[in-house]
Amino acid sequence: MKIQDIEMCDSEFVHTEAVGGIKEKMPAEESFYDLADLFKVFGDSTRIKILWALENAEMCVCDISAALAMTQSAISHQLRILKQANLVKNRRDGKAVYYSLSDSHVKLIIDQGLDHINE
Amino acid sequence: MKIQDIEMCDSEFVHTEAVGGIKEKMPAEESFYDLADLFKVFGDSTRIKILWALENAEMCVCDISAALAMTQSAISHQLRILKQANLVKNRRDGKAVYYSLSDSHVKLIIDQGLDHINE
DNA sequence: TGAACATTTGAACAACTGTTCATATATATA
DNA sequence: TATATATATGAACAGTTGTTCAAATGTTCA
Repeated sequence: MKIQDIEMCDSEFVHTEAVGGIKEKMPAEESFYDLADLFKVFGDSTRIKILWALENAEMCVCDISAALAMTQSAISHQLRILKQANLVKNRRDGKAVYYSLSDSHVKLIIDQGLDHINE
Repeated sequence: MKIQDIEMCDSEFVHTEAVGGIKEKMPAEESFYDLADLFKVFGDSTRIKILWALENAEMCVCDISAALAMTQSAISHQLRILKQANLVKNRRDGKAVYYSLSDSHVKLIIDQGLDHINE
């Protein structure tokens, strides 16, 4: 859709000035997509559960699926998404692959979310 | 699916103990859903753009749609979702309805997300 | 090497989500 | 009241997402 097609409201000068200022300062389209994509990863209860479990201890796929009572395939698919988003890292030890949180942002973001909910 | 149906891995004692401990400490299922639902709201670029715009100034629906070059209907639908999640509040002034961020958590969560991306 | 175990992967399907279009509601003003 | 403007809402449609099932990959150990 073209910008010209957007219907404009007849707002006072103050509004149109504010709108213009925002348009200039607006970050690249890509930044918004990247940020939304990050939060999308947090937006699934299975993934939240996995992240919560990994806050306590490093675990292998099999342990996580036992702890959350879900199939190992479902967990593996979700771990892949978490890994792609750089929220978890992993290491292989023999047959098992151990996952852990990749940095402290993960816990901070979740805690901020909890703060907002418990208000 | 029943917990009994989950295939168990023959991990060492350490693992099963960790799994058991986590199961006991695990918050109510509902908490995970609530948290995921909150992040789901942040997981859309249109809504992120709206929140970003409102960080600068209170704006009416018409201004936001002009600033983001999107139809007023699409913006209104998204504002409804943001309102339900308590991320924005609004006030009516004549014909216009002005929206603003409802509390400081919004900015904090977004900033943590940006921190994670710019790493 | 072959058997057993842990994890990953791909295809398929149902469920969910965001935008559009048409229409309804609400407010101000002539 | 009638008209114009601002916002909200419902239905519909395409696109996306999470789980399941089946099969492949990788690792250990006899």
